[in-house]
Amino acid sequence: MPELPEVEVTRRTIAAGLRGSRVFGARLGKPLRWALGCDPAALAGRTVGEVSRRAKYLWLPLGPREGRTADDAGGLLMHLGMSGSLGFSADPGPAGNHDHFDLVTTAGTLRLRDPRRFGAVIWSASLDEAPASRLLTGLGAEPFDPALTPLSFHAALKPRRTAIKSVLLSGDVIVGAGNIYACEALFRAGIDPRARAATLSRPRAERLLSSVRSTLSRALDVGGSTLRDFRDAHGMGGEFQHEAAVYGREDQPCVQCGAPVRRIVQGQRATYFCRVCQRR
DNA sequence: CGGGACGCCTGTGAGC
DNA sequence: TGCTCACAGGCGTCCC
Repeated sequence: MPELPEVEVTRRTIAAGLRGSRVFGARLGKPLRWALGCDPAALAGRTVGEVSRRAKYLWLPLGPREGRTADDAGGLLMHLGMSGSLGFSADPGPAGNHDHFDLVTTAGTLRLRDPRRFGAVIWSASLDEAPASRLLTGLGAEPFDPALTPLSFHAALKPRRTAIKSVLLSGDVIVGAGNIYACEALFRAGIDPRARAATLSRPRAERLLSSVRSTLSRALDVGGSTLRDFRDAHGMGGEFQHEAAVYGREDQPCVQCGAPVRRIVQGQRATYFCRVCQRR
């Protein structure tokens, strides 16, 4: 569900409000993917710092409690899973059936709504320590990291024998593209999702990197994709789903050549592509 | 070690 | 109308 654009849109819509606010307390709903890992009462009295994002994880730094030293600080690592969204408002109203975490602060309540409960909220002393570090190590490059160059991207694909679509989804070369954006980026690059990653020429790898970036960046501009659940923290949906060239368009004409869009399954996930416009 | 399948959980839409 | 089934934006874990 929420892929990088949706998570980043969420981050942007909560960061300013939360920055410098003080936590009153937290409320837990049904269990999420993992336990919080601390007593929710231990969150009270902390000051929220600058919300950041790594891949599809959000990090809410929380300062030490009153009268404690710096080593009392920590933060919440949050993931939206497949169906999660965060809301932030002064008066969120009573928690609904799918509202599984509230962080009540002086600036308003941050509420995680997640019907499928694949999402997570985890306390960690820092990003560099477990449990956060365990989840973040091994992640690929941030798509907009300037250190990720066409050359390094091409080099990272070289040892991968598997299909390029699976490599994009795995997130260990480049993070952020989930099923929608991986399909869309491959379409924009004119690359067959079944092509072995290792077989991509340097120019094609360069084209793909550029397509991943332009696809994610366009999605960010229009607020992400809302297929069903996604909302930003102000309750606004995204618009990118209306611009999808292939995703969810099985049997409909390709926007470029008119051939029917194909749907196949790769690694248990649906892949949409145009057989004519996308080549191995 | 890379790669693929599984399972977590709930809601929705299609088909009967 | 009501049931059953397939499927859904992610990802850690397990097994080969």
